[in-house]
Order: sequence, then structure tokens, then C-alpha cells
Amino acid sequence: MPELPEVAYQKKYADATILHKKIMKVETGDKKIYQSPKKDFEDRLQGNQFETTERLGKYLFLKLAKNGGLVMHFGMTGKLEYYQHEEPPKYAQLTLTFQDHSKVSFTCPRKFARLYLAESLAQFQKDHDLGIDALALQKDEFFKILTSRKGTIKGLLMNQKLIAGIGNLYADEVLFQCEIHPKTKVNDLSEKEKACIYKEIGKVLEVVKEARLEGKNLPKNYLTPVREKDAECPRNNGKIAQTKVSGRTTYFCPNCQPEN
DNA sequence: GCAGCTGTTAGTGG
DNA sequence: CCCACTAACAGCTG
Repeated sequence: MPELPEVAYQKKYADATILHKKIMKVETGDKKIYQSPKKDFEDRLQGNQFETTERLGKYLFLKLAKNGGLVMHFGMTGKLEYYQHEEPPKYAQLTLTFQDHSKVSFTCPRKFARLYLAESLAQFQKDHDLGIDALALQKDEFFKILTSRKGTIKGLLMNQKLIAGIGNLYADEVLFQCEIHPKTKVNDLSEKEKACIYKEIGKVLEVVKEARLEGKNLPKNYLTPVREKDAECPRNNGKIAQTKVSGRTTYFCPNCQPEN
């Protein structure tokens, strides 16, 4: 469930289901999900209620009526499930029962998800050294981030300490849209390429977010839906190739995105 | 059986 | 300090 657009969907889901309901019961799962003692989570949540939610990068902050809030990171397979029946879903790592007897479970089969307690999202951002949210990023801030950086552009885009919210999939999409090879070094980018990357960060994330929220398909000229080795390039420019960048499997079109 | 996967982190090495 | 790469985490899929 993980990059910014998918977390935006989880935020919408939470907003529609679990706000302003008194938490009557707290059931916790695997200890490794919990970044503070489970007892602290129980004490903080019991009898409390969620008031609002806020997203930063891939993190979702659920503000409580009293005592800060709960921060969720979905890892690769985390998600929220809201339901009216008794039995919690498989892989539930946190289950809350509300006063109206409805329940929500935070599930995660692979247990890569994390739950934190925080006083505020701003405090959490500071404590965890998270960068600016990718959708709030200003052009001058982006250009400042690019100066004096050594590595590949894809590595930079995925670095959550610089920009929060972009992962493996949408880093590839941004670079495909700008026709830039993912291994291009940041200091080899032209001004025009930098401007394109800035523009496409906003555009790709907005487009995908909208698609996720509305359950729509992605545009025909997007790489994401055909992200597979030997797939046809959406621009009909040959076949998609696979490589590794910053340790992550990377897809690109060698003809649209030639290496320098 | 085996490889690969949207995430982060620790360790190694340049 | 910056950056690349690997392994690890755990379960499912092809």
C-alpha cells in the first residue's frame, strides 16, 4: 500500500470510517510493529478518539482528542480494514473496537509496517528527519535539494530525508515522463531536465493519487501499468528494460531514456 | 523449489 | 558526511 498516492487513499478511508468514535477496546499484535511499548499504545488509545488525519510522505498521522496521535507507516503490505462483524481479518496487527461496535484493523502480512506514538506530525517529522512532503515541495526547495548532490537522480527521489513520499514505482514514472535515464547523476542534469522532474513529481503524484482515490485507471502514456520487463513502451518506442538503481529493481525505456 | 516484491534500516565499502 | 549495494524482515505469487 505504500507510496504517497496509496497513503492518500488510506487517509480518505480513515476519514470516512473511524473519526469521532470512542475507542472501547484495543487489541495489539506483533511487538515488532510497535515502536513504543504496546502498553503505551493501549493507554493512549483506550477511551480516546481520532479527531483528524494528516499525511506526510508515506506516513499517516491520526490525531487523537487528547495526547497527540498515532502515526502509521504501511510498509509494503499494510492497510486499514473497517468492518461491523466480530472476527478480525487475517494479519491484524492492531484492532480497535468503537462505541458503536464497529471495528478497524491495521493489517500487515509481511510485518514491514510500523506504528508510532507522536505529539504532533511536525514533531514526528523532526524526530525522524523526514524531508518535505512531495506534494508540498516548492520549486526553489527542489532545486536547493539538487545542489551539491552526488548520486543518481532516482536515488535522490527515493530518499525520504530529502523528499517524503516517492518510492520505487513513481520514481520510475517521473523519470519515464521526463525521458531521463534513472542512473543519471544529479550533477549531470540540465536545467531543463531538473525543471521537468520538478513538474512531473507534482503531476505524477496528483494523477496517481486521483486515480487511487476515484478508482480510475492511469493514463495510457504511463509506465506504471506496464511496469514489466520486455513490455511494450507506452510511447511505442521499443521494449521496457530492467536494471538496478540504488538497490531497487528499475524499469525504463532505453530508447526514450538513453544513458548519457 | 526459487525468485521477486510498492518499504526501511544496519552494515560494509568506496 | 555522501552514496551504492546487500541482507534482513515475512508472506504470497508465478
